Amino acid sequence: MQTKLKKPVERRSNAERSAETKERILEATLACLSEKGYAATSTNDVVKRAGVSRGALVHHFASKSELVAAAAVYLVRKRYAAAEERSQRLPDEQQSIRDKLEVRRRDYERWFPATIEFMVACRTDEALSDSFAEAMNPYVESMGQTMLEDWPELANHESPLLVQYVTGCFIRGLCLEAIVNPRSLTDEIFDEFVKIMTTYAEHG
Amino acid sequence: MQTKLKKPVERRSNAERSAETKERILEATLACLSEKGYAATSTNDVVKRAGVSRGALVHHFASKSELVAAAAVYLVRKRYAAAEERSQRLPDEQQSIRDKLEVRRRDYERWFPATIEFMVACRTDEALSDSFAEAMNPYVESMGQTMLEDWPELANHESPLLVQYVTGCFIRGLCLEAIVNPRSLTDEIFDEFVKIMTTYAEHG
DNA sequence: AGAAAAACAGGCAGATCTGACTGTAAATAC
DNA sequence: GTATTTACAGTCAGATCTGCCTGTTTTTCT
Repeated sequence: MQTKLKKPVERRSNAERSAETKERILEATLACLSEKGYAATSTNDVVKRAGVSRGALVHHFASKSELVAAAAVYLVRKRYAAAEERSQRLPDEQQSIRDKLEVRRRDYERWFPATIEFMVACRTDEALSDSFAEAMNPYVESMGQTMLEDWPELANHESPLLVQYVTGCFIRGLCLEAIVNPRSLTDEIFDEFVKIMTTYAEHG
Repeated sequence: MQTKLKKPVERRSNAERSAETKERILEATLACLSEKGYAATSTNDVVKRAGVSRGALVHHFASKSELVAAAAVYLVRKRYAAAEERSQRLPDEQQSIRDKLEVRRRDYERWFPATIEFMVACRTDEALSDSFAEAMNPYVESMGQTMLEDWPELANHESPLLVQYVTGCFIRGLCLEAIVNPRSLTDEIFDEFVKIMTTYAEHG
């Protein structure tokens, strides 16, 4: 029979099937948000992009806001996993401050398109804001622990965490600058920030 | 006759009428963007809030994108006008670096809600991006001129403009941080940045 | 193997939202 | 003072978009 030839090929457990379609949907959501932005992304766009049916989406995510919240959590976890893997791969003992800042900048730039959509959506959507903050929590907390390993020059600083926050804020703002004015002097601005932080490390 | 008693009260020229409704529409647009965000703002919301009819809106702004672009330009001009007025009111010769940074921070925070919506919309809307950049041009250019008056300590710095850009990026990023995590240490982060910049002014 | 449950497909209805269109009053031109 | 233009009012149709609902297939339970 034909069925006996076909079925064994695509046989998967429910958990596998579910996980895969869920991931496809979430990836498609992130892609749409990156490309078209929150305002222009509909659930139809997502199902088309994911190559699943409307029923599949509604089966896994009851509402659009639930989908977006899940995508936000998915993005945070994905980014966190990538950061952990990277930090295990290359121990950055001998990196200069510039090198470390560049790593951080590239990390931000990579995830920025989708992240900024979530951030701005959070401003006017409390439920999403809660989900996003909750997903970020472990990331933020672990930052305090792993930070001193990455930045030994901050060891005797009174509040190393604040220095990291300043850096994060600057890089986020730099990404925004690049969006608004695509041919602005982002590299030069970054270099200036490196100088500022290097000076602070020496004299602060 | 009744007409002779009524008409003189509300008699205005076409230019006045047009300008007022236009401004009401644009103000309503900014208010909606601030409160509900770009994604959740419809033209119906705007006409309700402005207290005008659908016809009035479509008469002045042919399409929604035209309305949004006009609102972006309107916001930039308004902010620029406010900044100019303020700088004339209080000459800040004797202000510390901290004072100056605080003024800048308050300025950003005041306009941030609507501005961030425009910025993020620009990322995926080239036409809006062009309008926004064009409106910003005079603001950006004049910044280079008035900056040295405001920051005499940068006089012998090799590129004072970059320092201003770094500051702008940081403050933008700080505003974003406040959005995502409402009870984050924004004040402490700001203080740390003040320390960093003060150190740089002394040793850079 | 048969029953139950889960995963998925696809269409439908109600609710917008946008752009356009027709009609009216006020102001300007002549 | 009449004609024309401008400013505005309000409705309508077409096009989504979302949430729900009914089948169908696949897996899991027993």
